[in-house]
Amino acid sequence: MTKAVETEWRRARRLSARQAIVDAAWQLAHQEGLLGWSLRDLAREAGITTPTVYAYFESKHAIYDAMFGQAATEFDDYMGAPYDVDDPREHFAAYGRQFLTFCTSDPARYQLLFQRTIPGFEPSPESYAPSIRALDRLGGLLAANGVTEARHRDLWTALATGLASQQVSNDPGGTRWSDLIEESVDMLLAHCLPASGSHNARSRSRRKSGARR
Amino acid sequence: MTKAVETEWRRARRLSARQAIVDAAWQLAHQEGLLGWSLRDLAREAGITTPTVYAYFESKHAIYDAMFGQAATEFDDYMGAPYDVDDPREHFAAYGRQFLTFCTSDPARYQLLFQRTIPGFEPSPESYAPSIRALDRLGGLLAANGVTEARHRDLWTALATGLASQQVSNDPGGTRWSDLIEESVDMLLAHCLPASGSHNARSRSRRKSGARR
DNA sequence: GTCTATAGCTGGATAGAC
DNA sequence: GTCTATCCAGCTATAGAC
Repeated sequence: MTKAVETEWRRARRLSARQAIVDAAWQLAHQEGLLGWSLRDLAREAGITTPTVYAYFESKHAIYDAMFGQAATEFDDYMGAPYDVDDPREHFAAYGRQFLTFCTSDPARYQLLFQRTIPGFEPSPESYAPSIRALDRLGGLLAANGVTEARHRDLWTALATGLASQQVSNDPGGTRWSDLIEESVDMLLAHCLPASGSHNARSRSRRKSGARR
Repeated sequence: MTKAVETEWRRARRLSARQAIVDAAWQLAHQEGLLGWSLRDLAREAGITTPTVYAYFESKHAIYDAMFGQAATEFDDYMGAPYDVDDPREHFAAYGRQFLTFCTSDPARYQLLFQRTIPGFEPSPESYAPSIRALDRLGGLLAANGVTEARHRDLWTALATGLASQQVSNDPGGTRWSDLIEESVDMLLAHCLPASGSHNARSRSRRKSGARR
């Protein structure tokens, strides 16, 4: 059995070496921008040499793909974490806040996941899979709020990504747009559920007490 | 006076030569992406050589800056064109449709103007100026609709750019998100003007008759 | 102003010793 | 698997003849 154990150990070593390279790539993406680093920079950052990078990844795009997969998994985990609320509307509002926090906390990751800006790069199906799971969960959340039409889901994704994009592009580090998420949730639900009286009073009062810039 | 005339003529020639280079750059940006071309490609496309490019632009960033300035001017002109409507709300809806049309009709231009994705490039103040004018006009348009709070303007920019961004990124060439602009205008105005009954009936009926995908 | 020619460098990627 | 050494194509940008 010694052989099998050693194989497993090597596999773990290999994965952690891959991970160290991906970590260094993120480090550079944060410092220099998603496109602002080369494989030489990456090797230096990781404390290895360029050929060693190629022992773990077959191309630079493969590194971007690993970064995408990690980011998509983080997104799925982050948005799927328990929210500790009962009311579907509160659940949805918390989801919106989480989304903005996720996007604005790492602009490079946002750019990789949601804008398609790297020339010639498309994520592999495996790397993309967690994003699909996350989108499915959004559908369930909207349904729990009585929002079932596909175009209303599209309206929500536009609004949420728009807030994130404006925040990241035009007020980096601030909260000018991300503070509008509560109000956006109110607005969207009021629009999608025209005749639901019970929630409005509460949501409207909360909106007015929300932080502003 | 011959000399002055010739000077003017040369100036015009020089400007048109610059313009020819910028046109070629747009051509490549449409074909290969905003970042997918080199100065060699550009020279070939323009029917000249690389050093000649440098007779008109001091760097590649200077070309991007000229492209940005042209795009911003186009944006200002396009959004400022007369709309031929009296009602402020119709005016606003037409503005929204124009915005989506402008953004989706040229994704490369959208990327240059509204996403900041070229490493190290910032538009010069002169190139950026028309964008500011266009944003000021938006303020007037919103005010004519009774929307005066700054955060409501921010909400609108997030919604409009979000629709455009989703459309360009996730359904290029389609209308899945841009078709939602009418509904977005309704939603926003209903939210910002809680107690205005007169317009709602009309806008709601128009929304329902709008095209869907 | 436009060219030929090329500098000077950096990019991704590889050969081959160890 | 990791290194040294290097390939070669590509890049932006420039020198200098015409």
